[in-house]
Amino acid sequence: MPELPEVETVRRQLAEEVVGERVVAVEVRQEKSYLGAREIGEEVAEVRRRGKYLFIAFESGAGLAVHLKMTGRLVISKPGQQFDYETAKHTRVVMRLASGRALYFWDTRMFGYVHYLPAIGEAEEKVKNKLGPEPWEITQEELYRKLQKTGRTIKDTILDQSMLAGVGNIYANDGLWKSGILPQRRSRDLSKQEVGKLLRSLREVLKKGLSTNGASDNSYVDAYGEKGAYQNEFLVYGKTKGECPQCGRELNYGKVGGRGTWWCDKCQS
DNA sequence: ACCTAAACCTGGGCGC
DNA sequence: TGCGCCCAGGTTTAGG
Repeated sequence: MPELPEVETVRRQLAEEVVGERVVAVEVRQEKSYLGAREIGEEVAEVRRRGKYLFIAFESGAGLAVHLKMTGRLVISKPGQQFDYETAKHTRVVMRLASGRALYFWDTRMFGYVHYLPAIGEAEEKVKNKLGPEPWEITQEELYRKLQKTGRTIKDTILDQSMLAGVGNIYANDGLWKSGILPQRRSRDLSKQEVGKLLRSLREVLKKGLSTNGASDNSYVDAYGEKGAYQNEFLVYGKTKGECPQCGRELNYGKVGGRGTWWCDKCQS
């Protein structure tokens, strides 16, 4: 799923491709996926990201807020593209560009969206206010203090975007394994040292995700329609009946906070 | 206030 | 082959 590394990969590529481009028309094929003005005609100034949210800012101050949720893709047309987004069943929104190219929003499950907002800066500020810091914007001490205040499991807590922005199920599972902490542990029971280990581990797995252009185990592809490679680097995520990368024992699977969770009983405590 | 669970959706995988 | 069922999980919302 698109988590911080996946959304950041898309952001970087889009910034490369569409800054300075003009969006001349928006074609909405699925009403649910789009909100706001259709006649845009504005130039892209910047592509920004906060947590898993993407913001395409225009010179005028207006902009597009995009969330990919589970199965969303934002793909720029390219000659010889293997998959034809122009005619694809799940292409929900087409943004026509002055250069003749198109930016496609494709989403099988329709959880994701593109919203046109007259004041993108304000909308972005609102999102920022409800989200917590990204893992590199918080210190071990600050995170420790926040964790002390909750009785929820540590996995629940790091998935909570108002606590920490950008971590989803893949990087939560792998980060917890890397830190040697059981997902079911209560947040407030973690020592300061464990919190430090967890924070470093989360940063490491997110960085690995970023350097491999994200995880394409399911629907995700980058802005060029290409798969990432983090699915080849999974530590424990998705490895039902798989082995612990460290001790080789069979991994455990269960639900924590209603989500699929994998861990090693020996290497995590 | 704090926490849990359902809802939003579709496609893929499974058992029969 | 195909039908019905369950599952995937980011975020919001409703309810305990």
